[in-house]
Formats: sequence, C-alpha cells, structure tokens
Amino acid sequence: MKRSPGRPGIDREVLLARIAEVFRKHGFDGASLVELAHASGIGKASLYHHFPGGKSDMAGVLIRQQIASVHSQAFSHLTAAGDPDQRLERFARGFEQYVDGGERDCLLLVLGMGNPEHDYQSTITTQFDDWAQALASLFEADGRKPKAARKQAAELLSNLYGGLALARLTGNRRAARQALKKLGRGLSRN
Amino acid sequence: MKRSPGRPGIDREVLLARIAEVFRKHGFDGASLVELAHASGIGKASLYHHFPGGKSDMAGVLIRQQIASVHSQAFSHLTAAGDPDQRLERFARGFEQYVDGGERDCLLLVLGMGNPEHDYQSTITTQFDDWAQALASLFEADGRKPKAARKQAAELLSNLYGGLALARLTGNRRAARQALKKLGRGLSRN
DNA sequence: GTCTATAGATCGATAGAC
DNA sequence: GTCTATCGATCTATAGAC
Repeated sequence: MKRSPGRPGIDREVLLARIAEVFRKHGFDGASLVELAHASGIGKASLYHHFPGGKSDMAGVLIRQQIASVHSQAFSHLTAAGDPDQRLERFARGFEQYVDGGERDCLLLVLGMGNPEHDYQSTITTQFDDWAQALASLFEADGRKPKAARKQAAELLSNLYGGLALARLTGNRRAARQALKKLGRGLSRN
Repeated sequence: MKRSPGRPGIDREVLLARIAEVFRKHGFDGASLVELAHASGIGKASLYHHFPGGKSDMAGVLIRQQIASVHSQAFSHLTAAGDPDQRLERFARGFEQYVDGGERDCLLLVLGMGNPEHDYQSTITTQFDDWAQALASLFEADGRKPKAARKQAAELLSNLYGGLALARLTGNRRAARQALKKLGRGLSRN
C-alpha cells in the first residue's frame, strides 16, 4: 500500500504489524528486542534503522497508528451527519471491525495497562478522555442532560473496555464478544 | 497481627504491602528487584530469604493473598444466607471496601493484564471464571434463566473491571468510582 | 537496508560473612 | 535475618563492514 517503488527492504506496514503482535502478547516491558527482531524477520540492528528510538519509538508509532485507525473506523462516525441512533450504530460497527470482533487483544489496552511511567502513556490517557467527550456529545444530541450524557458515555466505554480486559484476563474471548454485542444494540437499551 | 514474638525482622504483612505497591505501579515485568528491595526497606539478598522463588514467588503470594481477601470480603457473601438482593448488596459493599473505593489500582487486574505467559496467570484466569459462576448462581436464585444469569454475571464483572481498567488507563479514578456506584445500586436496575 | 560483533548497563539470583 | 560482593545472563543500543 505504501510500498515505495525501487526500494526493497521490508514493507513498513508489515513490519509494524509483526511488532504489534509481540507487544500485544507480552506487553511493552515483557517484549524484548531479540523477540521483536525475530518476529520482524530482521536483525536487532536493522530495527534501529526503522525505529531509531528503539522500543519506545516502535510503541509510539504503533499507538498513533492505532488511535488514527480507531478514529477513522469508529469515532469519526460520532460527529458525522445523521441522527444520533444512526451515528452510534455506525460507530459500533466500526469499532467491532477495529477490534476484529473482539478476537484479538486491544493493543491500546494492553500497552495502556502497563507501566504508567512510559512516555507514550500520556498519549493514551488524553485520547480516552477525548473519546469520552465525543460520546457524551452524541448522547447530549440524543436528548440527555450534560451530566447524564457524560455518565452514559463513561459507562459505555467502561463496558466496552471491560469486556476487552476480561477477555485477556480470562483467556476467553467471550466477554469481548458480549460487550461488542451489547454495544451493537445501540441507544435503545443502554 | 501475625508478628511472631521474640523474632525481630520485618513484619511479613508490611513487607508484602510494600512489594504490592511496586507491582501495582509498574506491573510485574516493569518491577525490578532493586526497586522492590528499596521499597521493602531491605536488601535484594534479604528479599530472597523471605521469597526464595524471587519475583515470581512474591507475585504468587500476593495474588493468593488478594484472592483470599476479595473472597472473604466480597464474594463469600454471594453464597451466604438471605435473599439475593441482600447478598448482592453485601457483596457490593465488600468489594468496594476491597478496592478501597476505587482509589487504588486493582493488583489482580494489573498483574493479570501483563504477560500471559507467567506462571501465576493461570491462578487469576480460573479465579475470574469461578467468580462469574458465583454471580450467575445468585442471579439464577433471583429468578433468571441460566443463560440470562450467566450473561448478567459477565456484564457485571465486565462493568466492574472495566471501570477499574479505565481508571488506570485515564489516570483518573472517576471511572472506578462510577462503576462501584452502579454496582451498589444492586439488582434493581442492572 | 541488513548484517556481525560488541559495548555497557541492568537484570535476576547466589555465595558467604556477620 | 541482613548485609556486601559478585556471578552469569539478558537487556538495550551502537559501531562499522558489506
């Protein structure tokens, strides 16, 4: 997709995807450069060519990529045209697509639950606040009072990420699937 | 409380509490022995006297301690005498007490969201399944059909731990407090 | 752009004196 | 039960050839 013509090497998207798999499985602190290199198919030193900042660099790029991805696939629908019910439905479908139906662990969640002292954490923190605000705006547009809207937004996020968290905690994807299913039921019965 | 008379040294409960603080903050992989020792107030080598198995040993003891604690404080009420509404209310109060009103990160959650390949993870995994089952039994006793009861139990756990997860993700305890408040409202409006 | 080789720091863990 | 000293492994990161 973004493969530059004439230049060989590894497709950056593929590289990032393989690195993401390792972070998703072991977390940031649990992922070592040797394993990242092995999964990437290139040597350690070569990884520093693509990501001069090392592990933190990789995590930073991945997090920005994930945020951009879930925004375009899901959260962007919240502020689009159409009635609130329709916007939320599109959001739900997009989010389900983003997390692959709940079958894979959410990378933002795994990295965000790790050591809070890493540089990239502030990016995640502020992003969740933005998402809560976007959802609250939608609920206000649907008629809720500001306070109730914020509360409902927080509950929706809590439900969603609670399902994703439980799926990892129990090693069973059921909780994630159920949370997504509930999200899909929309404004009707929240 | 368990201080043996005549023996000086450090109270084991205090030691464990200080170790728990480090794990809670940095996660398992992010916690180093030097920091654990520093927080404990004793040297690295001394830690191995109390926990011959090193970090894994400490985490294992802490997890069993946490599980025993939340069981006696919260989940034990689910299978006690009394009507379901009352049992759930006592569970809610006990759980709120266990997580300190949501003001601190849940140690089981932080450790459970880390690298799933560590030995202690299976303990956490099976425990969550047991809790889901205990909750489902209560909802059945309250009149739900088995399938609906399991679903409601999963949703309750998802909500609860979602709030705790979001509190860490956002660096704001509000989500945890809100989840606990909703839990406290009991069977009436779930 | 990838490699081998290695530096330099930190890791978990142990030995042994007191 | 605590300490100092240290081991060997592993870690992140870099140097430099190709």
